[in-house]
Amino acid sequence: MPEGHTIHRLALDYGAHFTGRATQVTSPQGKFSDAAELLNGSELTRTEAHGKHLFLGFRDADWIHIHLGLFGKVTFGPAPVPPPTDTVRLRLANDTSYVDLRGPTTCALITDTEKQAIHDRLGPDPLRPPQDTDPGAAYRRISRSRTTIAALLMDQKVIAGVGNVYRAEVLFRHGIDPYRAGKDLTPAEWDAIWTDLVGLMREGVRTNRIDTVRPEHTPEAMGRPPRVDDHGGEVYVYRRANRPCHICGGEIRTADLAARNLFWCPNCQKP
DNA sequence: ATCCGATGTCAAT
DNA sequence: TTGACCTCGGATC
Repeated sequence: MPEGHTIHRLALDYGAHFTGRATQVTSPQGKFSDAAELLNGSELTRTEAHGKHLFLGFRDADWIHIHLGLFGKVTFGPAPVPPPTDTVRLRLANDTSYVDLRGPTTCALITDTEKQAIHDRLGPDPLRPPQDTDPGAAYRRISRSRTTIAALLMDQKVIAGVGNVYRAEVLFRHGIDPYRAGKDLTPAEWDAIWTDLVGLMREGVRTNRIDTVRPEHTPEAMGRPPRVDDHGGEVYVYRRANRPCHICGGEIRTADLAARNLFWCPNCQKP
């Protein structure tokens, strides 16, 4: 689930269900019990996301810092709360709703200062307000780097919130070879990529899934068999290895890059 | 019943 | 570059 759009959506959903009221905070699994006891009964005052990091603000200056990692999951539900299972790291509950967090890489109580340190080490996030966000800072790093653009897009210090799906899809949409060095990306190309990510990821927050296929390229529009993608979104290349490209019909390729699966169409994304 | 992979990241090598 | 961590659903036996 978790690329930046998921986390921004969670910030909105946690906020909508729990801000402004006393919240019951527990850690059925036990790994967050001490902090949960400190916060239990206090008010969730605000929620925020930066890249893949989620911040739940309690009272004036207490924050729960959550990072889902690869496996973390969040489940919302209506009251009454069901008995928790033993993997629930954090449960919030009030009279009307509950929400469970399982399997996160991080769930920790932090201060304002610690939170600021996290913002400081993250790059610009296409989903944060423009006044907080400088895509030029990302381009400065990219244009000085011999690292591949595929790796740079996954580097959260360069740009925050892009994961394996948006990386593959945005490079496809711009016809860019994932192995191209960052320094060979033109300002116009970066501009187009950034603008596209803003649009795609906002749509992702709205729909809570990743869709990247333009209407004119859907299988129906192209007269091809309907898609069989199994990850809840309509995409060009992600997890479509050895299947036909929606545009040219050639085979989508896959390769290992920095321990992740990369997907691209060698014909549409030429060096 | 068991295995494997996954939209992530870090530390150790 | 590899291993560790966190969880669970789908594929495979």
